[in-house]
Amino acid sequence: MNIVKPSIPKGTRDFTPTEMMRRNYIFDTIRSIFYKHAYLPIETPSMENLSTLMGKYGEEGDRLLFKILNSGDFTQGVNFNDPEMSVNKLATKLCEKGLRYDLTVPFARFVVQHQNELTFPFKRYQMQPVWRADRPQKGRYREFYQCDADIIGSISLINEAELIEITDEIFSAFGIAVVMKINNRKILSGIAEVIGEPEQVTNLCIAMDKLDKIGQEAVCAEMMERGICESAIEKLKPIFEFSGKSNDEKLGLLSNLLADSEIGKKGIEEITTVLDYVKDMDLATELEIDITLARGLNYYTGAIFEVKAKDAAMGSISGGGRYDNLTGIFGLKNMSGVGISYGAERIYDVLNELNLFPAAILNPVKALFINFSAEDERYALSGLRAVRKAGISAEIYPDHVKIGKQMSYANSKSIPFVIMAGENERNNNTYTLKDMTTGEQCELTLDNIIEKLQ
RNA sequence: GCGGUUGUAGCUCAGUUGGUUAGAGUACCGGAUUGUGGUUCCGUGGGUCGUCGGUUCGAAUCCGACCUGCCGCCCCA
Repeated sequence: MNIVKPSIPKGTRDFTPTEMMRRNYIFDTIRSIFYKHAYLPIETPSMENLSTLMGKYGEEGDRLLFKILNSGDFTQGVNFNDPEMSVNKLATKLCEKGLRYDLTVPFARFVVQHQNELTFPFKRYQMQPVWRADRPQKGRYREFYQCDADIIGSISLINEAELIEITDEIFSAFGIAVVMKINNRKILSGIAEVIGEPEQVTNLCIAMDKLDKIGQEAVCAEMMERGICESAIEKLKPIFEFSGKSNDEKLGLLSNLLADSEIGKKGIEEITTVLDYVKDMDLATELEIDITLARGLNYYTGAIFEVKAKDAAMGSISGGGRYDNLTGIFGLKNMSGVGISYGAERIYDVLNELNLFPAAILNPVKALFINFSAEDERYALSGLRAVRKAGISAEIYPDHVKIGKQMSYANSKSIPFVIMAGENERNNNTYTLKDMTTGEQCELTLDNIIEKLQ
């Protein structure tokens, strides 16, 4: 028989019990905060029709979609010799389904499809895996979980403020110091307008986004390459000097720059209002206006968010924004929404790097009953039932093996207590409780043991 | 999708200009200790040297392709 070398696809991972306990801690923490803010859960299928997903994430996004080969004779009616047949065209003929790329687009599809069953404004959270055919790197996987909260059917900026508050609560709960960057697409549109290149918003954003990384000169060079004229770039000068300035100073400079742009002024007004709501919240999170923040997802129309950990080298651990027309593609107009997505794996990596996982989540099992022999086993089992009935997580070693081996099992699983009962204890109607940390042990009644373990 | 880099025991890594039977630490298993783990001592087992092909009398070592991890670009949580 051929032995198959065990392996998993590129960019995917297995999770051990220790890792899952930690992941569940992340999910539980986020879920409880979502609940508190009245977001209710939904789930959608792993796969969507490709027509739902294509064209929503820009050119780059389409390339990163995992496509699923049709079942049955998927070659039927496909002319492979057609010289007009491009890879993309072929893909749409062979695949009608794809794995979801994020949770926002499936959510928009869900909202339109179930519009008559939902009460608006509709608040939902969703914690499910997404898939991207990206090249894996550190903090970058092909399968990863997103934890999304969205509110749709309301244009109020209270919602933006609420998402900022939720973000603050989540990262405070984790003990991660973060900076939350905020921007507004309308400001970016305004900038494009006043420099006389209203059609160039996308190229402007792509170039601006790199200011941090490659510097002003390289950004200007890239803008010219992308067809933005020199006099237009000259007008951008003031915003290259934003770094280090306060949010109020930045808004002041923007007001001057965008004085002649209606949409630009609207963007400033929105961001000002959001910051005003947030003032009363007493946040630990640093909020920073960053007009280089564009984000590739081309459905954003208003606020844009991004969160980075201050003390860890990691890409953004959270991102989101407002989308006015996402449901329009599926036939439902005037349904503005705003949402934010927390990346579970990146939060995991940051917590791990900074050693911020609580020690208590390592192992919920409090005690191991030692299995001496067939006769003692029944006595141990009755003790085990009582302990479990009291709500304490415990187990018995299932086989009659040497005590040393059973002890070492408890040790390697970090089980804090071992409970032993042989002939002596059985006769006295007691159990011997051993504290694995101190090594101390004493003979006690079951009630006393339960009391100690609680 | 483009460029660079990496791979030897479950894990962390040695391995000389290409030369006999590929080593160590750790973990595992067994014993010292048949009612006591974590510390100590002794011993056993464990390898298609990432995969396939090429060069050579001879390849873990040199060459090629592919796979995987990582880094940069692109993009993003």
